[in-house]
This record gives sequence, structure tokens and C-alpha cells, in this order.
Amino acid sequence: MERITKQGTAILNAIKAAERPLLAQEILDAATAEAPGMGIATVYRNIKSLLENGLIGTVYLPGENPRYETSHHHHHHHFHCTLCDKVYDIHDCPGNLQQLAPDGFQVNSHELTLYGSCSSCRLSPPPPSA
Amino acid sequence: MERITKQGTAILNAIKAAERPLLAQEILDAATAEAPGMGIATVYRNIKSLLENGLIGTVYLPGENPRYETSHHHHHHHFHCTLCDKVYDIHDCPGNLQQLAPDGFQVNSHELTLYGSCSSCRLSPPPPSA
DNA sequence: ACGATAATGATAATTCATTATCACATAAAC
DNA sequence: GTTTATGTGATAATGAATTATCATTATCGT
Repeated sequence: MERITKQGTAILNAIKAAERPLLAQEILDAATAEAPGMGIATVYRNIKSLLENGLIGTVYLPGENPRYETSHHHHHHHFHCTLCDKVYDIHDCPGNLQQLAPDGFQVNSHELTLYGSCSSCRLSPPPPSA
Repeated sequence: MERITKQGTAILNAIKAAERPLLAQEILDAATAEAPGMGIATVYRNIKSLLENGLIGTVYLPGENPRYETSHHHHHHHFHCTLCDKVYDIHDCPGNLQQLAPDGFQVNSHELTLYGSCSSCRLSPPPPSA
């Protein structure tokens, strides 16, 4: 990916604008608004390139496909809205959790996912089967 | 799965004895000791049945295939040893995490995974590429 | 022990996300 | 504007986990 294309630009713009981790399909949906007609293969090609360049990072949540967001260099967690399925960044952290582990176990890092309803869904819930 | 078979018994025994969540392949490995020659299809068939009967539950960790453990009816978390890749139950919990979410977000539940080295790996580390 | 039928083992098929292929379009260097 | 090679779009292929198929085996009520 050495050349600047409107598809590549749209993909990076979409990821940056979202300010939350997006699935490959969500990236396609968002970027298509700026570059109509683009395909999912282009999304995967650009994701791969952006990951290699360190511009974006991968977010894994339990039982879900990977999501991608702009590289944050600070520790953070995620909130998964069970109504709209959007995932938001949480910039707070419970801190050191060494205390939770049994004796003899050393905790080096942790991943935390919160589940519930996001602000916009609490104001106007999405239709049940959407 | 209405009949009692030595394969089915071996599978449930393996899951119970482990006292930690196992991958389908780990269940096969463990159950094969009690019922030699069994295949992975039998493991999946029995997992499905045990899930339907509520005897076991599914554990999803970020970026990993599902694991299975005996149904606990209490809230708990998991510790993933990055040296041996075993996953252990953690029976402690940081408690209510509503405070971490932004205003307007409601937290209903959470998932926490701790990463580090388990007690047995700290005593005798496994070979690097195992 | 017999018979009906559910479970198994081996393997093919499926599913679904991701990657490769290739003809065509299009950046960018000249 | 022309040239050259990279990027794209459409789609086939791949990889890996899971499920279906089917002939055979084994459970269990009789």
C-alpha cells in the first residue's frame, strides 16, 4: 500500500472517525459512504497494511470477530452495548488485579469487557430484531 | 444422548476432573486416556448434549476458541497462563464496575481475563516452543 | 441373549472469516 | 499525456472449527 487511493483514505477516515473499534464489515459500511462500490477484500487488504504500519490495532472481545481501532498507546477497556452491539472505549481501569489471582500466580496484564446499554440506546432503544 | 457410553462418561469425567475450562481438543486428549480411540466428532456431539442439559457451560476468552467447564452458578473470572496456555478459574471479582463507564451508560455485567504465569509454570517453566 | 435403535468413528461436508487470483482501473513518475 | 506498476473489485480458494453422513458398534428394555 504505497499509493494513496480514495478507498484507502476512506477506510482510514472511517476508523479514525468512529472513535471505537469496528468490525471489518462495519469498516466497509462506513467507508462505503465516502468511496461507493468498494469491496470487502479492499477493507481486509488495507486493514492488514494499517496493522503492519502500526496505525491501527486489533481488539479482541470474548466470542467475537476482531475489531480495529486507531492505535492508542494507553491501557484501556471496552464496553459492549448488548442492544446495538456497538463497542465503546472505556478509559478508566480497575487497576492492579494481582489480588484476585491465587497464591503463586503472577498477573502481568488483564482484559476487561463491560456489558450493558449505551447512552444512545437508553434514550431510544433500537428495534428488537435489528 | 440418552444412553450411557464409555465415551460420554469419559468426556464428562474429563471436564469435571479438570476444574478449569477445556478446549474441545483438550477434552479429547483427556477423555482418550479413559476411552482410547475416540474421535473428535464424539467430543463435539457430547459437548452439544451436555450444554443442552445445562451440565456444562461455555467460556469465551478474547481471540480464543470456546472452552467448556462444569456449570458454576456463581459469578467468576479466568486466568490465562501465557506460558502453558491453560485457563484457570478465579473465584474473586473486582465487584461493581459501573463507575468505569461513562455517564448515561448502564453496566449489567462484565468479563475479566487475567494474563500471566500460573503457579506450576513459575516453579518449572515449559519449553519455549511447546 | 435378542432386537431396536442410539452412539460412535472416520471422514466428507459445511460454515464463515479471511486471503489469493486476475483482469481492469488508476496513482504517480516521467 | 504516456508509461508502469500498484490497488481494486469480483469471486474463487483457503483454513480452521464444527457438523452431517453413514456403516458399524454397543446400549438397554424385553
